[in-house]
Amino acid sequence: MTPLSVTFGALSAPDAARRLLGCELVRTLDGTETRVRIVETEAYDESDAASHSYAGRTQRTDVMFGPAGRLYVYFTYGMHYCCNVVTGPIGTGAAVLIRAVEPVIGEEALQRRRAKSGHDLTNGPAKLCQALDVTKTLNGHDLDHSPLRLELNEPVDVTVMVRTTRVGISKEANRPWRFYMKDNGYVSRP
DNA sequence: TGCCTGATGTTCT
DNA sequence: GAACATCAGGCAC
Repeated sequence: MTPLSVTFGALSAPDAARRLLGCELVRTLDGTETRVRIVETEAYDESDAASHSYAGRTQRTDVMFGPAGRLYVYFTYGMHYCCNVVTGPIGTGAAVLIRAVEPVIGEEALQRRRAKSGHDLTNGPAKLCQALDVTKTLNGHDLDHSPLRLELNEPVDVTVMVRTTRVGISKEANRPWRFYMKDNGYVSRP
């Protein structure tokens, strides 16, 4: 198996965002394995005023500039976590925000954590972090290993993929760096 | 169904 | 001190 650091180290943020669609995250919760499929992503890099890395390397964004294939978790709005997959060569501040996932295995375990069901379970970046118990303790975690692993699937065909501008940001909002799976009920804003 | 707002901590200016 | 890659609940229509 090629390490994620090698695979994603060679990809720009938009390329990585496309590559991540259809891939699966494997999370062990209370001894139970849960598995979700990534259905919506957004790319950010240091040339991008909307990116945390735009202002340069800080204590907060240090992980973004580190090896690819790591998890960058940040806290926002006083109550939410969001998670990103670091991409690009070491020293470049690029990452892909995971905005939505769909449950594959262990949906009940996710529901217990969220007290929600159906598409509302994981159709938003903070929602999926809550469902998968992703917090700051996983910041910088290597996604090749437990307790949170990223498994690559075959790249998704462009015919089932939609490319749009990003949502929830004020700067560079016209950059078409958001990707999601067509006709998928778990996408946050189809 | 859709708009508005409160909750609430971290980061950077 | 303001901005923030958000969410959920309440209210008007």
